[in-house]
This record gives sequence, structure tokens and C-alpha cells, in this order.
Amino acid sequence: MKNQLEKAVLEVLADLGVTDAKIAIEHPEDLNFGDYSTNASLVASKKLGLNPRQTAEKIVEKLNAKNILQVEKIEIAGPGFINFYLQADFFEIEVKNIPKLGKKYGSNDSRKGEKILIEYTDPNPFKQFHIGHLMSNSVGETMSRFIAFAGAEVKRACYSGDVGLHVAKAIWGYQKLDQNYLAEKKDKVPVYDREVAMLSHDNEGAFWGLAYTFGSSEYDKEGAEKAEIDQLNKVIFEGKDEEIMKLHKAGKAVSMKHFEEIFKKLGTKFDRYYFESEVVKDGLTIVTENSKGIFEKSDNATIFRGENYGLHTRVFVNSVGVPTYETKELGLNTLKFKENPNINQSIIITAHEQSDYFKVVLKALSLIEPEVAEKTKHISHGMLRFAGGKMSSRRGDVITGESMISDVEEIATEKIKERVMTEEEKKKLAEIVAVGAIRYSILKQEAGKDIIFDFEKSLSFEGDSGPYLQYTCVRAKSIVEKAKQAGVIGGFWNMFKTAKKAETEISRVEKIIYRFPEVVVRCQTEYSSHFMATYLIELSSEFNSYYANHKIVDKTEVTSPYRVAIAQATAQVLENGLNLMGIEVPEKM
RNA sequence: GCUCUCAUGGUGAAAUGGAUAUCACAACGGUCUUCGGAACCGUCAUUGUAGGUUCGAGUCCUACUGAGAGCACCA
Repeated sequence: MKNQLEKAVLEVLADLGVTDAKIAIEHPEDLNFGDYSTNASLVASKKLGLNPRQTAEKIVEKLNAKNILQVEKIEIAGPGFINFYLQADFFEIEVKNIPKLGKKYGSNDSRKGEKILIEYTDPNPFKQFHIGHLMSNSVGETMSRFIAFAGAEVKRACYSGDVGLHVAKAIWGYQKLDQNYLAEKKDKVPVYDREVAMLSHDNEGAFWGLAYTFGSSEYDKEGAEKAEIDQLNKVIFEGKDEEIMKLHKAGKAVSMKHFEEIFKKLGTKFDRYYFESEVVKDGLTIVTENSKGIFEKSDNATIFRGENYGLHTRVFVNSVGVPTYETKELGLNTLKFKENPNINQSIIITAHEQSDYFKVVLKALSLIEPEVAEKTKHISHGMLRFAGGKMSSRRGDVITGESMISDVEEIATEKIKERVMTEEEKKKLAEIVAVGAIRYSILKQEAGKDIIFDFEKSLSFEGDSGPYLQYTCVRAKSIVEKAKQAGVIGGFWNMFKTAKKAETEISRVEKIIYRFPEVVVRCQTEYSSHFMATYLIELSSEFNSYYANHKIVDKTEVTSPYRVAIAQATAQVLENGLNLMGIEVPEKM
């Protein structure tokens, strides 16, 4: 429809002698201004030397002569906008088309045949899975789904740092913390840590997290402990000390198992886990052997001088010969293409604090492997910040992803306490609602902007929230189910026969529901899902109003079948949209 | 100090250079026990400041103010 209108308007403009105008066909903000509108006369009036309204009159006259299919009327409004009102026919066809296409409704093939590798979440073993990872996962998962919805083949990757200073801190902490714990050398361990340790000793994952915190705080004291940890870092990098490597393996396994549980809950399935330990050697080879003249020595370290390219300088190999994150990044990104020679694009998603870092690394990469760098794209999202300013929770220093999920699950569980369903169903429902609430609160705003997080307010279950969307969808489905049982529509195909639009009024639901595919395109091209969030809220709100004002299931009314069709279409669009955002719709809620 | 982001009701967000700046939360007032109340209806801001570009600026440009991030051996 949009293309059809655009074509007609451009033809008319050409008739009037305006050929190079950049016009826009858009949906007016207010539904009262019609279904589509164009600023053509505003753009063209200057060239014609007429005022916009006169120009608009000329254009409309010619447009009317064209008798565009499914256009009811064309009006001029405001400073000279031309508004198109569509026929009821158009909406009826769209509404009935939606259940027919089902899960595919809204998809397109703009990236058909492409292979995309997308890396996100990236939690580090030996460290906690914190809410920043939750954010990266939400953004990455939704982006993966949008790209897949464009017909591309998507591979999901997760990159984890299993070597490096943080691992040394954790292993050192594990050894010391454990010994102290057994020997009761209480003075070595801060009291608050020891208490947590006792509570969580049966939980290996938490114990490792604690070990990291302990090691890290000792490292910062810059004493003998720091030297020990630095030494340990080198030992781990060399990988020859059997006892250390055994600990390393155990700790990594505990972490990865733990992450896997969280991913399952979140609905993410990675195709490939990359580890720093498997890319570090390749990276080092690249830096020290395969890139003459790109890096230089400074204070015994190997650096890339970013200043030459308007960036900043970064260290790739430190002064004791251990490669840094930068070097591993080079190894990782070349490995990605070695494994998948046919990928069209490799996307990396991280928080924007790493944006400048990536500019430097990708610049270096472009000098070494231009074709790899060419296809590698870094996309950043904002950071989670707290209303109080501090990133503190009741319990400790960082808010972990799992504690956040379980806190929200608690609220959801409280809410469904009275429902008639099994304990298992309740648990599953609380999980779906909790993940939906969290995901939505992250994705509702433009990717790239920081989120000021207020636990009480950000995780609302009402209004502009994930559960509101889930609820509306479940409600719409339930109405359709009821209609089937009442015999209003006898099965799927019958709906297409019986669901004739029997009323002249075109509801607001109909006027926005057909825009879903356009919203999908916008999210795909601008790499942000907040357009979808805004759209789904608008649709839900309109549907709930419609529901409040119209009796939908009524066997005696001729209007009923079509109203049911509207409910069915709404449910389908909500489900597809939520799915793109990584939010599941429960059976009942 | 340098570089990069950002600034919209009490709060959190939306708005391709277009029409009367949209939505939610909170607050206050109402519907109501229905087809599923996690619902519906109503009241509540001239977009940080000052200039500029444009027929038209929350949106583009300049300066200022304020906030955040990054800037050599962490990831």
C-alpha cells in the first residue's frame, strides 16, 4: 500500500513538473488524520512557487483522477498535508491475512541467503553473571531473532574469558579462602565475606564467585598478594602446572554449567562457545609474527599506536610477555572467519563502555586482515545504572543476574498465589512472567541508551510492561477459544467465510494492526527493538479498549465473527512481536 | 586535560525535519465483579540555557551548563 501511494504521488508530481522531490509517505501520528499521509505538497510548493495548500489541491485533484485501489478518500489538512483514508476492505483483508500467515506474519526476506554470526552476553567463568550480562543477552537475543526474521541464517556465539588476570584472582582466592576457612585464619578474610562463604559453601558457583571477590580485593592492596597473583596469571597462561590446571578446569566447569542454566531460563541457545584460551595463541602469533610494522615496542610492551588514526593507544602484549584482551580479540575474530568462511557479517554486542576499545582493535584488525575487519561490526548497548547511583543490592556488591530473576519471580509468585494450577505450572508461569518483565524493561528503550534502573518502578507488571503484553495476548487467545466453543466461528477456514466485516466503523485496532511488518523492518534496519515495544503497547492498549467497549463473543450478532477475527489477529501479532523480543507467552496467567 | 555519548511532566520512556509533543508509573477521581481486573475511563509538562539554519526544530549547526563513559600493560 505504501509503495502504491508513493508511486502515485511521484507520478503526479512529475506531471506537475517536479521530478527530484524527496517525499515521505508516513502514518500520521493521530489516527484521525487518516491512515497514510504525505508531505509532498510542502516539499513541492517551493519549486512551483505556490503556497502549500494550493499545491496540495492540485496534487489531490490529480490523485483523485487516478482512483487508487482501496483508497476511500483523500483530504488536505494542516499546513498542506495530504491524508489518505483507506477503505474498510483493506482492513478486513489484512486482519484475515494475519492468522493465515501465523508465526510468519511480519517476516521478510531482506537478508535471505545471508549467514550472520552474532556474539553476545559474554559472561566470564569464575565471575558472577551480573545484570550487565542480562542486558547484553536481551539485546543480543532480540537482534538475533530480528535478523533471522529477515531470512538470514543466524549463528549465536558466546565468548568467555577463561584465562587472564581475573582467573588468577579467582584461583588464588579459592586456594587462600579455602585454607583460611579450614584453618580458621579469620583475620585474613573480611568478615562479611566469610559469612557469605559459610552460607554458600554447598554452592560451588557462589563459592567461586566469592573467591574472585576475595582475590580481587587482595590484589588491589598492591602488596605481596598482588605479586603472587601476577605470577599465578603467568602460570595459568602457560598451562603446565597440573594442580592449578585441575582447579582451573573444575572452576570453569562449575561456571559454565551455571551459565547454561541461566541461558535456558532466558531462552537463549548458543551454537558456539568461544574461550580466550583457544584464541590467545593465534592472537599472539598475529601480533608478534604476522603484522610487521603495525605494532611497536614501548616500555617493553607491544602496543598499537591508535593516535595515528585519531584513536588512542592500547597495549596488546604486556611488559612481561602476557597477551592482553586486545590480542585475544584479534585471535577470536580471525578464528570466527576461519570456522565460517561464508559468513556475510559478524556482529559483536557489548556495552558501550567498550566502544572506543573496539574502534582501536578493529582498526588494527583492518590493517592485518582487511576483509575480516570489513565484515565485523560492533554494536553497543547502554549500561544498567541505578536510581540510587550505586550498583548495590541488599546482599553484596553486584546484583547477579540470577538474583534479579529470582527476586522478580518471587513477586510474580505472590501474585498468582491464589490461582488454580499445579505448583509446577505456577513455577513455570512465574519464570515466564519474570523473564518477560525484565526483558521488556530493558528492550523498551532505544538500544544504546543507559537504563536507570529502579527495582520497584522498572519492573512494573502493569501498563507499559512485559506482563501487560503477555496478559493481553493470553486474554485475546482465551476469547478466541471461547468463541470456538460457543460456535461463533467453526474452525479456521470457516472464519474466512463467516468473518465479514458487518459494521461500517473501522476500529483503532484494525488501523494499527496491519503496521506490524513495517515495525519489524524498522527494528531490523535500525538495530533497536524499542520500536516494537512501543508498537505492541499501543496495540494492546487499543485492543483492551476495544474489548471494554465491544461485546466480542455473541452468537446472535452478525458482527461477532469479525470481532473474533480481530481478537485472533491481535493475539497473533502480540505473540510474534513478543517472540522477537525474546519474551514467551504463557498458556494461562 | 583530551575524545565520545546523552539532556523531554514528580519518575521512567516515545516521537523519519512536519499537524494540538505520545505512553506508562506515581498521585487524585471514576467504571466495575465481565467475554479473564495484570483491565477500562478522566485530571496532571510550551523538550537544560542562549543563538543560528529551515516554509516548519525535541530532532540539524555553534557556544554554554550539567550527567555518564573511555583514554598503556584489567576484561
